[in-house]
Amino acid sequence: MFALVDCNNFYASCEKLFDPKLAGRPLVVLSNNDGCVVARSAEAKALGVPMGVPWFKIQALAREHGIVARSSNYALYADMSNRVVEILSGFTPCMEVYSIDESFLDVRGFADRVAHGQLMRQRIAHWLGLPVCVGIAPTKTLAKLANHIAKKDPCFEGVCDLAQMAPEARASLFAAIEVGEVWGVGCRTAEQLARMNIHTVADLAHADPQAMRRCFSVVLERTVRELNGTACIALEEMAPPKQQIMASRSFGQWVEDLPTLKEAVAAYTSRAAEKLRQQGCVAGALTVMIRTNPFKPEAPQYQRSVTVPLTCPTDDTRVLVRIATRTLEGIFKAGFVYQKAGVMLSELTPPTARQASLFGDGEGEDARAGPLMATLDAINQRWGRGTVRSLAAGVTQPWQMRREQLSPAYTTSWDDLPVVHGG
DNA sequence: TCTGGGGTCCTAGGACCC
DNA sequence: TCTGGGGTCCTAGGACCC
Repeated sequence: MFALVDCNNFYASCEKLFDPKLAGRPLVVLSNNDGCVVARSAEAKALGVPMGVPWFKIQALAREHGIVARSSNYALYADMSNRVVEILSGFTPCMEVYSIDESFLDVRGFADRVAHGQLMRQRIAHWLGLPVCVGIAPTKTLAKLANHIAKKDPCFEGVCDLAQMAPEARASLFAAIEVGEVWGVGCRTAEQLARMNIHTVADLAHADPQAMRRCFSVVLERTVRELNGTACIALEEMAPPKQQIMASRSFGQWVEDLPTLKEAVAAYTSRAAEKLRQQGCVAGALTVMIRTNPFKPEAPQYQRSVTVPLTCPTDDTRVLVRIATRTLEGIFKAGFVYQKAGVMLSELTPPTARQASLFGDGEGEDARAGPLMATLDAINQRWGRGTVRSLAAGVTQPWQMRREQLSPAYTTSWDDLPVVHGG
């Protein structure tokens, strides 16, 4: 038996927590570079602001209704997310942190599941001020669906347990929900299903699992079985190590020249290397990607990525930056306006499994590199990201992303601590 | 002026092995 | 008349998730 606890409008709710002026107002949170809407308050949803719409496209609507926008503040959201997880882990140690705003809990053996769900909601509301909903069911796919129902239908008061619902009641709910709401059914699959006359959750639940496997894949077969109460997807209490690590950004202002592009690539490489060391791995391959703006088809388009194997797998920022910038030189073409660059590290292995170079020419065999990188990470952990960094990443960094509506780091920086005025 | 970032899994097809 | 059987690995592309 699973419970899925999902925060409502998570990013928007975090912003509202610390800014009383936002209460009751339509609020959207923007993606990096203040590009698209990635979260909406209930008021913004009510105005019909679609998920993922570019912010500049809804300026008229925003002015008309006084929609407030905030830049993404991941320091704040990550910290609030950790607090939610801490509260939930007080209910059971058997849980999977599925995303920044969702966790699956193993609630087998809970005497009164709905009462426990209500207690979770109350505690998170009382201790943090964040609203959550709880969906309970014998499979993860059904728990996701139960959560969706708890969010949409106020009569559930935020907690829906499908396992204790009368079969007829469940059937009529399933017949009223579009198949695209099911976890694992995206818009492409929903389109194809519609052509097969499968439109609702009930339709999909009644489909033949074997046929779904033939027409789609084993993934959809599992979904059908899960909808019928057969658990095919287990709780993953331990997150498996990442197989690849990416760092990529759109630029705050477009970049045309190689030296500036090199700075950005060096910065992204440094960030990826940090994440790599956090996981305790070394990388065996590095990919550099650059591209122009695909939304401006009238401008000359160019995009290229290239992957280079590393003779000796490493986590040394200096080595990785050297290789990344050298790789960039090989794919850079003048005469284009670049919009985005990225670096990916792959073939990740624990350093103990490191294969030495047959020819003894491998980079990253510097015995002092380990302690040096550990010191670098410790300093940046203590004094803030980028306190000590590769000069290759530049000083003024004109390509840095735009974040014009950034809220303070209320909970993670002493300087940004909220001030309460009395009287 | 202006459109995110970071991941995973599955499948098909080709190359290659003995 | 007429050319096997059983595998692995890699890559690209597609779909999905938040």
